[in-house]
Amino acid sequence: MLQLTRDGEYAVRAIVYLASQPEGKISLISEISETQEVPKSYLSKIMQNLVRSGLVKSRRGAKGGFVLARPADQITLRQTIEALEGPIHLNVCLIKKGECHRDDLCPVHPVWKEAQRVLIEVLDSKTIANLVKDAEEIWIKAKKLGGSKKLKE
Amino acid sequence: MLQLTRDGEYAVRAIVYLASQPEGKISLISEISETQEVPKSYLSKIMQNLVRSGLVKSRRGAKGGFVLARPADQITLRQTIEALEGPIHLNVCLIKKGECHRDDLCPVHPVWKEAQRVLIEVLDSKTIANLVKDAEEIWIKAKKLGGSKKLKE
DNA sequence: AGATTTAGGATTAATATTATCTTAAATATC
DNA sequence: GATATTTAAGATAATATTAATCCTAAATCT
Repeated sequence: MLQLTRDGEYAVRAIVYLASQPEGKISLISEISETQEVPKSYLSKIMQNLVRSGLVKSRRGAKGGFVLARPADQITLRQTIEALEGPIHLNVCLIKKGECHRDDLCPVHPVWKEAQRVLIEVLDSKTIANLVKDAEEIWIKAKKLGGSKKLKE
Repeated sequence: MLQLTRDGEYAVRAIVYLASQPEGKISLISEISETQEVPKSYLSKIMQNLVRSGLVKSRRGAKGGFVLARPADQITLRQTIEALEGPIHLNVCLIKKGECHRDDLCPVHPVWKEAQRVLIEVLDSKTIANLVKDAEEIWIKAKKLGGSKKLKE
């Protein structure tokens, strides 16, 4: 459907949350689930995938939980999404050479290739650190607006 | 899955085929189906959608069939895809204002907006006339290459 | 009237999405 | 070592989407 799945969306929420925590702090499923509005048992699966993909480290048992496996400025939005959804292929013909035998003579193939390129470019250009910083700026802005709103009443 | 459905793919094949036919020529389902490698009964549904969307005109009965509803340079790749798949929304939060209540404070929302913008830009920039012209050039190129190949043997 | 061709609706099989639940394994603490 | 805590892994399930197929109706030409 040319649309991100909940898997991808939830993964991004979770990883942005982890990145916004104090250095070294371990986060619990329950904590991420509640703040990010993701069903707990579902999130459990998402986190497993993020761990397997090497973006997140986990520790079992008491005092266990999740932390980023590397600095947030070394994780991109694309990596996070692909950790859950697998490589992005906007059309079947882009999965691999020969997947669509019409490739050679198909005038649409190069267009999909270009569309995918620019899409991925955007997702590659945003690190999780960028997003955390953006979120902070949005908060500051919202606080100011909230203040002026109250003055109006 | 962030991937074009067969509906969209088949619609593009069908409409590029119609555009590549001589002015005024009426094409049959069976004809499009065979040349474009789309199941006949499935294609029938695709064509219905293209007609309803106003991109294609149909005539029933003997000597009936399909023709483009307007010149191929006034139909874009995006229009063709959206005729089948509906409006492109790369993420649920882009469907409409308020669809995701986290919008205001979500740092990822603007990134998806941008990603969608550049993707749509590519799909908007290609008309079906462009694609037909590209196809012709690919054919010419292929013929030349075929010739040099034969010389090599 | 008969042949042809699209329109529309019902149906279906396979796959993907979006979860939930249960048991196992690891770890810290007492 | 026992116990509490927490993630890992796998099974299961409801719903939606995808990717078709089939049948009957309606329109149109000869």
